[in-house]
Amino acid sequence: MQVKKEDFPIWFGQLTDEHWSIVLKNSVCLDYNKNEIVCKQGAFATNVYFVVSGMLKVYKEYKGENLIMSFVRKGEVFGLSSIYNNATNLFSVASITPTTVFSVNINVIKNQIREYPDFAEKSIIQLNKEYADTIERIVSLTQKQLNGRMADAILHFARNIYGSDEFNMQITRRDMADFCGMSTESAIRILKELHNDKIISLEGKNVKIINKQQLESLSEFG
Amino acid sequence: MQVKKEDFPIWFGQLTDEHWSIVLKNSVCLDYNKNEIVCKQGAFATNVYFVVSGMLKVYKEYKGENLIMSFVRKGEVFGLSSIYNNATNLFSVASITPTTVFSVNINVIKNQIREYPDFAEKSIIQLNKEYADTIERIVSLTQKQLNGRMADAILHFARNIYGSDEFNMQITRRDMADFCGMSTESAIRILKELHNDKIISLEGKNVKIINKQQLESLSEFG
DNA sequence: CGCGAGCTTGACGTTGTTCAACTAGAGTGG
DNA sequence: CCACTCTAGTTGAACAACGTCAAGCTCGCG
Repeated sequence: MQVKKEDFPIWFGQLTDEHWSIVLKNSVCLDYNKNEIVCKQGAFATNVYFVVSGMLKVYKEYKGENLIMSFVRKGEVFGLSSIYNNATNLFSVASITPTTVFSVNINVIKNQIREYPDFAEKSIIQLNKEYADTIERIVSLTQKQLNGRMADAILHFARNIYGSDEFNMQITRRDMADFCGMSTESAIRILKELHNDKIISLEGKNVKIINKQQLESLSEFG
Repeated sequence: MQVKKEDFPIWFGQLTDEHWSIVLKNSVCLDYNKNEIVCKQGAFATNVYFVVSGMLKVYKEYKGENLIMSFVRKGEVFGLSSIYNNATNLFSVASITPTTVFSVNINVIKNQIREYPDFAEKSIIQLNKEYADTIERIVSLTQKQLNGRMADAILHFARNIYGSDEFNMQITRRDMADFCGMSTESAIRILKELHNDKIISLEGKNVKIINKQQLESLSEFG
């Protein structure tokens, strides 16, 4: 599979053909099956990943428990947050669906930052966005109870991931629980409760938001 | 009070006198008493703050509860994470002790990023450091129980803030609780327990780590 | 047809919050 | 100089939220 610089216009759109060919020389395009590990928390950070298709989960491992920090999809980047400092991966990353990843050597990225002020600025914008999301998640995870956290998760899926109030959430209950920072059983119970209260409708992994207002108020006051 | 560029060599050391005078023209030096608000979560981000002396707390407000994200001290920066995007403050910041702050207009910082690749790189390094700390805190706050969280907090104070196993923690029990994401009562109880178990000694705000190994194991397995 | 992974449910125990009461010290005004 | 008030710190008891455990179910796949 051949990646073009127009696939990631924000990052590579401005590059001269010469610079782009340097990027290509220092990158690979990889196909992952479902449930394969892309990179492992604690290992030396060697690459920045651009998702060409599919979906990844970014998660923190701690004592056999996983806390999913975010999902990364087509057109999105992952790995900028580990390129400096001691350069070990803060997270593990694994595929949720079959996924194609454009994997660029970290030193190429560092050079881009030094050579293109625009690239540096975009990197900072990206990092700030990730940071802001992370902070919202801290608030959700530490200040809200189960209802509120699950409401946050569902709204996040609808707004930021699928862009629709009706979606197939693809991930398992277990992953959903790991994303909400709760036990699998709790996730199942809350989801069922939301279904029974006719706030969402739930069939297997198919979710439809029925009463958005109430869901938002759960997110707000839960 | 006159700030010199050598006070923050990492950030301004390389600037020409001309550029430095531009920075000075777009900045002010402010003295805060104890318990004064430096900036408020949600307001438009207008400045980046360099701490000249004293100590600030950076915290997230949510429904009357505060979650303290970090403490900022002499020589440290705060505010880079809010300079782009919609540019509203992710956090509130308040002084814990009397504090002097060198407050630089955000647009000056943005120009620096575009004009000095070094400054851009330093900014990314700083952001990544903050990000890594934040991730460690997420793990602590969501995966550990009270003992472990308090142990993390005490170790953080000893290692990163005071650089000594014996210190006066300056902050109130309430702030300590807000830093550990627990109720004030719980913080008090855990601290007392640690004291009774001779893991730390505690007199008022004076803390001395007695059994560091046990404290670390609490942090690890709590 | 049998197996295993994911899903579901109920019962139970633990953890940590909430509430209420009390103490000590610091600052204030008469 | 004393009463008053306000904040910080402390303690115990009751309660709620959530995780854990154990059991059983379902569905897809070999």
